[in-house]
Amino acid sequence: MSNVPAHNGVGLEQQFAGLGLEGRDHTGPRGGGRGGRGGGRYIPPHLRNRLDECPPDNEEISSLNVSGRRNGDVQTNTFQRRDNRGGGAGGYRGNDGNRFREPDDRWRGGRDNRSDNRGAYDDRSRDGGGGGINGPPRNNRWVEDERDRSGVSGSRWQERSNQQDDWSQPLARNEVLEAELFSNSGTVSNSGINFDKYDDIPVEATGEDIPASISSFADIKLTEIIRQNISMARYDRPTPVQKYALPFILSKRDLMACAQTGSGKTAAFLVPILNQIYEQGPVQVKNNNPRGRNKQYPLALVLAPTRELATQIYDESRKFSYRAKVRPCVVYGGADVVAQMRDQSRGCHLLVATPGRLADMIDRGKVGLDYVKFLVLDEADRMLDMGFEPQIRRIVEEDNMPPTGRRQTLMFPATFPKEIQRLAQDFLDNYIFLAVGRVGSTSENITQKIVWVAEDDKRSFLLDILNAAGLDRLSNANKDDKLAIVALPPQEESLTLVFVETKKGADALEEFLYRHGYPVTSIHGDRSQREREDALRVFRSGQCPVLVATAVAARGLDIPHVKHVINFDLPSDIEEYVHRIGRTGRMGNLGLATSFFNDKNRNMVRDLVELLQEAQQELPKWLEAIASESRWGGGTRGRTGGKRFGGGFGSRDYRQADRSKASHTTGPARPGGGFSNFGGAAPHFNHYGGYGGFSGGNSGYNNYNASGASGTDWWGN
DNA sequence: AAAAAAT
Repeated sequence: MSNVPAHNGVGLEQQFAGLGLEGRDHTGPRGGGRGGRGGGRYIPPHLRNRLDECPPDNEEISSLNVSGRRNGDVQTNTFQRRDNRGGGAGGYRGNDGNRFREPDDRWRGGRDNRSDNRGAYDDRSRDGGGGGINGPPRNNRWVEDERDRSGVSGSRWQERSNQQDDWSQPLARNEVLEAELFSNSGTVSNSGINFDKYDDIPVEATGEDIPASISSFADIKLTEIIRQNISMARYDRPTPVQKYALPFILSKRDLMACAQTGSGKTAAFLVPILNQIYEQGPVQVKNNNPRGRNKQYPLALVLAPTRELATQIYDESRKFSYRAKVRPCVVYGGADVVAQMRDQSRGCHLLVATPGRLADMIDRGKVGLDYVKFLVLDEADRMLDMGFEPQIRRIVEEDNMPPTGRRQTLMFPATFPKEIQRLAQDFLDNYIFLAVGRVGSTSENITQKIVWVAEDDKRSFLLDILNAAGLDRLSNANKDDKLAIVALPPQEESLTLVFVETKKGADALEEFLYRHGYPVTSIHGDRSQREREDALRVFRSGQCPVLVATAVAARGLDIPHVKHVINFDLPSDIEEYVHRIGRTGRMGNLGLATSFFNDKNRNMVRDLVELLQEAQQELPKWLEAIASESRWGGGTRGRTGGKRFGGGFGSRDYRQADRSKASHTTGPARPGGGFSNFGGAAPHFNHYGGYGGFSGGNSGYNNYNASGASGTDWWGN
């Protein structure tokens, strides 16, 4: 217990002190400094305390660009971008347009169009209508950016007006951009959301001095920008994870939150982080790298395991930074690094990245982490699974990022294995542990069906299912006419996601379905980034309501309206299964998951049966029989040595928690399940030890990868 | 033996 209460007595005031305002006393533990909550006109802290902020002579304020003065090269680039977008016909804008019109591309993911067009994609998504369609890209933010830069270039800090320093006031509206960012919000987020189910989701917070949770967004003081963007995104009510994480993060605590992506997690960290940045205003950046042109120093860094997830988080961040001077950026591999750097040079306050590309950017001297005050590791457990730990540690520990305690660090894993606990030990300071039950996945939101299908029958069985779904497809007469397929109406209400185990299998199955006239596309890791994005887009939009996917799409992706997940091939471990079926039943909607089971899948039968029972799903007799048969042969339960969940908890704990409806309080471990398995984890006391009950013996759910006694794994071993 | 991720 390293913290006395006084330690926790610092509220927002300390945040601001931490944000480059060293050497100034705050006015007492919980004094007048609570972010202007006291009443009267809201004054952002950085303006209330202007006198304290005067930068030393050798520093200049650079909200957007450290080098401040933009050199000729960059300006040339800038103008090229504008021309391209305005002109429409030439440059990547033209390609972009073509891509949408080209029928083959449109529904098959544009596989033939190889040129890397991430730049084009960026232009479109970022500035939206600002440019391409209606002439010059007069994005208001852009205009503001220029003004900021001119303020910077003189290095005369005092001349900057309050107006310019104040990031808490919204910029003028931009209706085109607004439409782009928020047009989908209403229909998508509100249709069929089961908020009653939401309220049932158990949540538990553990740690010292836990701030009160909220029940409405109105319960916390948020800047006007955030409030308006929340309402435009139609986030009427906070989700469970938001109810807790928002006040925690706003009160400057480190956080370990075990929650799924569909739980509203992304907004749960973006809202409070961006809000703090808006309140804080520009940060003074020491120009310690005069030769590094356009080096950017983001204030917030979000790391995500996959490119698609990074893109998704970035898209969300654009909503919450609409009308703000704060500019989000995203970088990831597989896309044009030059285009990404160019985009960054326009300013980068919140950076979303996959680890590899970020490390690359750091090496190139284009990104500095010296001023990162908010660090988020999204899907942290998966990043470790994927072997990112060295890169994460390199980024966090070996590159000038403010150390633990001087930045705010938030980790969002889905599970809490030992590796994550170790990382928490190193990265987090006096953190709050937040456990949120699954929103969908194993809950009753998803109907899980297991059917016995022999390997040879899988395809025809799949066709039966798709036929029953009533999808529009091409007649035999024109099934080879790709143009005709484009004419199919979007069927966004009945998206079907088909998982296979191998990339080859994905290709083959897509081809098979295509030959049968289905509007299908596919995604896997051997596709170019462009193809992956296109596939996801046409799937989301309903243009291709059937998507064949490998594990690349299993986790984190939030695609509304996935009605049906089909495990054409069951995965070999239950965790993967849980993630896959979690693509449906998002945000409280109902979903269906059908899995083809045969001899190849015996290895996971017991975990599967157990999961079905705990989720109160129908359990086929034959499956039960196989399970008990396999138990007879001697199983893997109780063996030690599980790597991924050693000592910690696996998904089982969530499943238990789902049903136990643990109280929303902190407390000592309670025997008998529920969140005592989290709570008992007592992250502050016991990082390395097991939690008792789940670390060994017959209760050891540690060994997900072990194969069953009589079965083989998917590969036939 | 699969998949993911920087080139």
